[in-house]
Amino acid sequence: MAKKPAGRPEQPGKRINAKRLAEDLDVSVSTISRAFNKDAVIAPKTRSKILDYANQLGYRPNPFAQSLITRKSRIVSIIVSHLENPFYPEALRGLGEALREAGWHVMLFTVPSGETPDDLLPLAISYQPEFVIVMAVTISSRTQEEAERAGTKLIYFNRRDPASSTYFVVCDNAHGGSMIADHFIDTGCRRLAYVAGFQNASTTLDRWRGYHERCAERGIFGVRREEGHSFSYEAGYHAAISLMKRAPPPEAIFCASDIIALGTIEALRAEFGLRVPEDVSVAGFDNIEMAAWPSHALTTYYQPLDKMIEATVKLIEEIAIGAEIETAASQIKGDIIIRKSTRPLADGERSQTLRDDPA
Amino acid sequence: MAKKPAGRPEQPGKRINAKRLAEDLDVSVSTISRAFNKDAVIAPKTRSKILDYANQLGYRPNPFAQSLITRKSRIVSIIVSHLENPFYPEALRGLGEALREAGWHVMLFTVPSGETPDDLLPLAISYQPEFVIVMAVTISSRTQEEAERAGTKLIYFNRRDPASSTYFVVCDNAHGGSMIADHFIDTGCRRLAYVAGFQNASTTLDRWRGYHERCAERGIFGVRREEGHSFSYEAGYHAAISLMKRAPPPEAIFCASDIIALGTIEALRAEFGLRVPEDVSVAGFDNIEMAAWPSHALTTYYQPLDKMIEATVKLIEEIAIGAEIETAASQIKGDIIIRKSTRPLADGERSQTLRDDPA
DNA sequence: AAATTTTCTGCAATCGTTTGCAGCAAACGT
DNA sequence: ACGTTTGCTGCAAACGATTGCAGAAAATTT
Repeated sequence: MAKKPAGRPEQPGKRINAKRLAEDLDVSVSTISRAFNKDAVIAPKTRSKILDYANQLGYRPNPFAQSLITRKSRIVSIIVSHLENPFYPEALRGLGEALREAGWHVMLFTVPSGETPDDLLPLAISYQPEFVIVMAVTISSRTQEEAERAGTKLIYFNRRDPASSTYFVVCDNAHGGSMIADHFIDTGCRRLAYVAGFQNASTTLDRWRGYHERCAERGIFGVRREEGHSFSYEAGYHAAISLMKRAPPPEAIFCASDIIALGTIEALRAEFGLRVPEDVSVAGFDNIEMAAWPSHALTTYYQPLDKMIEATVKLIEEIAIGAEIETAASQIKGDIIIRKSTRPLADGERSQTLRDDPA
Repeated sequence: MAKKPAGRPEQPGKRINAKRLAEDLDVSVSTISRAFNKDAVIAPKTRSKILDYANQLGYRPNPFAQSLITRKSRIVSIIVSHLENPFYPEALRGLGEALREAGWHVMLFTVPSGETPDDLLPLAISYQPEFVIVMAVTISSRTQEEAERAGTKLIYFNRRDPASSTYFVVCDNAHGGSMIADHFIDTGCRRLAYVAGFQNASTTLDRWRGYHERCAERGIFGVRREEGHSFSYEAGYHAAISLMKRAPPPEAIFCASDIIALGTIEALRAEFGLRVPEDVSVAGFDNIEMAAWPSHALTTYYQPLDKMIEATVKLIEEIAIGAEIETAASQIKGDIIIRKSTRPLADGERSQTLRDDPA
């Protein structure tokens, strides 16, 4: 019994690590490691022997040791600031699942109201994630450099920073704005308005740009713009009030997000006794789940969350394996979803949208 | 220049770690380490010299090396399954911030619909978190043991598992149910109903128990219970339909969550042309932000999220420093919030609640 | 059967920290 | 002046993996 041929029984006292497996199985630690590394050279039956035994013991390679030696953490941090906007939980869920399936661990950093992602980034990179996904307002260039220096790649989700060359994934917000404009105009609305979200958010800006440029193209000028200051129900509520107080009141309101639109609709009803869409058309943006509820039936522009997430994960994977990325930008088209918060197309009216894009 | 007295200039080429600092500053690596360790013995001016230089270089101790050697990760994993219920984003945000302030990193695991937290736990513990907070359905005892074995502590948030002795933090769901019952009865409702969430969720069960036991105490029997099968708008919508189809229809409906209540209200309006609260009283549970919106004005029971979070973090900290925990349970009372989705108290009616609890 | 190639495994260095122990210098007591 | 205490610091051994290199064993060719 000097040579232990098949592996000795489990010794409960000892800590359970690669060394332990190695001793029990009479192989070297290197071999244990190789058994877990997909493309390492190792005899198939040695591998399965090890994997079986590891399974039996409940062994898993220690991720800290792995990260330490390989300098790869397989962690991506997500910084998210506005969880009160249902779009973000939805995005977070999708991203979380997709990343997990791709073998990444996600660390979460929620930005308290009043703070900026800048304050959080140092913390977010302190655990050495390979990527940081920012779902929030943009980040100062100083902080961006800091991430750079730490070897962490920054990716904006649903935000872009025209001033920098960081990666970003967004939907085609300008296209969305123009689709809404078309829909309003097609259904006979002429006095149009916009309720913005955060003043400097790229989403606010791009949606506005697409919207009022399209209006201009079709001969509608003087589109009013009301600052909402945030993407929230309250913002929409208050914006609607100041919008309706000044004559002439708009016939149609495009809100920079669904949640703003819901607030807007409520203000119209509660404060002015107006009906939607009979008196005013209201459209949102995002197509959050709530928009489909019969009580709201909100016309909106669908953000292709699935595709955006897919693009994000693909981007991450490519950067991770060191592929050359052709373009830092990923901009995905969504589509308008017409429900009951906007006037229907009257007989005789033709959809401009269809004329533009025959298919 | 053989002796370098004050520290040499920064050498850009070398990797930046404790060894690098040590060489530049002519101290040992141990001393670097001690400078960062709050209660290590080290000369104050040595420490500040090191800290200053570290700051200048942007050095931070490598968390993987730290975790490896100390066997403490300062990570807590959160498993959350139903982000579509707004209660969870709110909870997630609060927990995230509180934990971060307490110096913890949080890893997020979202459960895809159709899977159970059981499937996720192995992954969740693979990064060796010190704690796993489960905000989801309960977990099989087999999986619980697995966590145990990995040295990870399990904490249920908003769930409890009567069958096990794991830590948990919940609000006093039974109390909530009884408060709603009182309110319904006080306002003259007699034919009462309940819309459940997940069949086996402790929240579903406890709220129901408090509700119908209180009814029984006050002489109301035959409270109907409709299964919602999930905590969602759709669940509420469908439950309301089958509830109203069978005579006699209830005068008041207590829904196991706010989001269910919103679906219920919508079904009453859209499918039966009923007004709330004139025809039917509806109450929810949670007090999510949406409940306060004027369009809903939902009567509900306030879950004391802040206190629950506080309790959770306190629990974690105590366990982490190895304190003896007297009790695994933390059950916190909330309060009823009466808005406009339930009948007002008519003249001459007295609140039973007030009679019970004079103050 | 010898030479060559192929396949697999082990050695040992490495990643960046923490920490018990020993030791040195300065400060103290007598 | 000499022993003793005190205050800091350095040495070196961990923690648990990965990986280039060398070499043994097995398979193949000559």
